[in-house]
Amino acid sequence: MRKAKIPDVVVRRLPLYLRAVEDFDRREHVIVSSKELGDFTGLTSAQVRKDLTLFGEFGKQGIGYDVKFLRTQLRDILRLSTDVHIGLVGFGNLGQALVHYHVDARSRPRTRFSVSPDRLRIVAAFDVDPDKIGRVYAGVPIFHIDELAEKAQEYGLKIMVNAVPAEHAQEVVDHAVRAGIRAILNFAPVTLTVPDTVKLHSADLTLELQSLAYYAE
Amino acid sequence: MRKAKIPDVVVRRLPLYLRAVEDFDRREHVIVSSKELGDFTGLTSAQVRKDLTLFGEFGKQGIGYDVKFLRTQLRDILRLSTDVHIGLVGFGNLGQALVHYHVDARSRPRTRFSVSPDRLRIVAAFDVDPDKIGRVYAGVPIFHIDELAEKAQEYGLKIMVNAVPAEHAQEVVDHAVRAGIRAILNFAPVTLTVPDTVKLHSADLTLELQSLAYYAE
DNA sequence: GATTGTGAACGGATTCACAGCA
DNA sequence: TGCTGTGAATCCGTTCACAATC
Repeated sequence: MRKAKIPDVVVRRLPLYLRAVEDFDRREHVIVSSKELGDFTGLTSAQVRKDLTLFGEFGKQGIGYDVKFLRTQLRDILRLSTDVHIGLVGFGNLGQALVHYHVDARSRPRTRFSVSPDRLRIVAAFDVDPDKIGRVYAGVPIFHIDELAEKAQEYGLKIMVNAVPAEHAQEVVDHAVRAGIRAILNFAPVTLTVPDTVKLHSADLTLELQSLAYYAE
Repeated sequence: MRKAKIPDVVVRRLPLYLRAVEDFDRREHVIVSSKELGDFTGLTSAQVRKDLTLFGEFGKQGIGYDVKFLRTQLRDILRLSTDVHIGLVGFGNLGQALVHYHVDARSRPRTRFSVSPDRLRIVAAFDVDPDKIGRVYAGVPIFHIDELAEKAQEYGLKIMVNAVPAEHAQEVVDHAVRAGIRAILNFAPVTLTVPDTVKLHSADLTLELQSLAYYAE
């Protein structure tokens, strides 16, 4: 009933709403309007309302949205109220930085800006370097890539972060798909192919910088 | 005459076309069709043609596109045929990994997958940690953030990569904007505000993972 | 009076389909 | 014949504007 027809663009905005609503909660607002959510996220109030009503009627006319209620709803919709285990493939510079970044965001005291502690967690990493395999880094154990399928099962990995060099990116993704991974965040600068049962997002630094170059000068 | 009316979505696809055409060049194809470019990039051939004709009539009817010519055109359009200097603010884990990644991509021998050597270069970094300031890392000198305006001028910085913690992200962006930066790639997990003369792209890992969680399970 | 929820209008991007050309 | 360039048609996401409701 749920995800069938929710447009992708909307799903990508949900975390923004969650972040906004958590900020209002932190500042002890009890009610928040679509206008306020829009201002915080840089969207229009109509957009906010349209998006939210795709999942239910969360607001009260004339009043606004109950902050705590909306927060719970958004967390549930995004599945952030149950544990979601993430695997990281490629424990080079970028991979390590990502673990750091992720751990930091989770452990930092809650300030106005901190990411709220959610149930998304990098719980296992994979590499081919024998010096790394068997070690535990910031609480994350490192396994050989060949163990991906087995460990994906064992750790219940649902999301894979792909931080291997471009030339191995597609094969890693293929492994991940066979291992039953449902969503992949890819950092390698290549166009990848996945079956359409798997969701792929790419964070391609090279592409970003090159397109920004267009606007330079 | 140029950038005035090119839609943003198109600009974001140009680096994809460039990557494709460089791959065909590497494999010594002389001519490439919109169909082939589409297959490589995951887009339709009509899309490829529509996009390219926004910048001129680069193809030959009945034949296709001349690979070397198209490559040159794309590089020129993206301004990658002249030097574009990038500054990095925030030399923590992520910042360092980004420099590494970037240097690697530039120095690696040209394989089928390597990023072609372009003129985009991180030439200066900024931080507030006295232990880092004054050092040079992978050829990139590190300055105090207070020197941003001065060094931006001196190094001709056009693009800024923002890798500082969320709570300082907006102030860094404000500095960068005052220093005449034209485009910003932001990694901090916050909604930022810039004047519309400045282009802002955000690569927000938290948002990416949270939206992927929706598809997990 | 304020703000939501939503059908209708709009606008922009994608795809279609074909005329034009090598 | 094969493939580009492009107007027309379509699709899809955003914004408008207002009736419903607290």
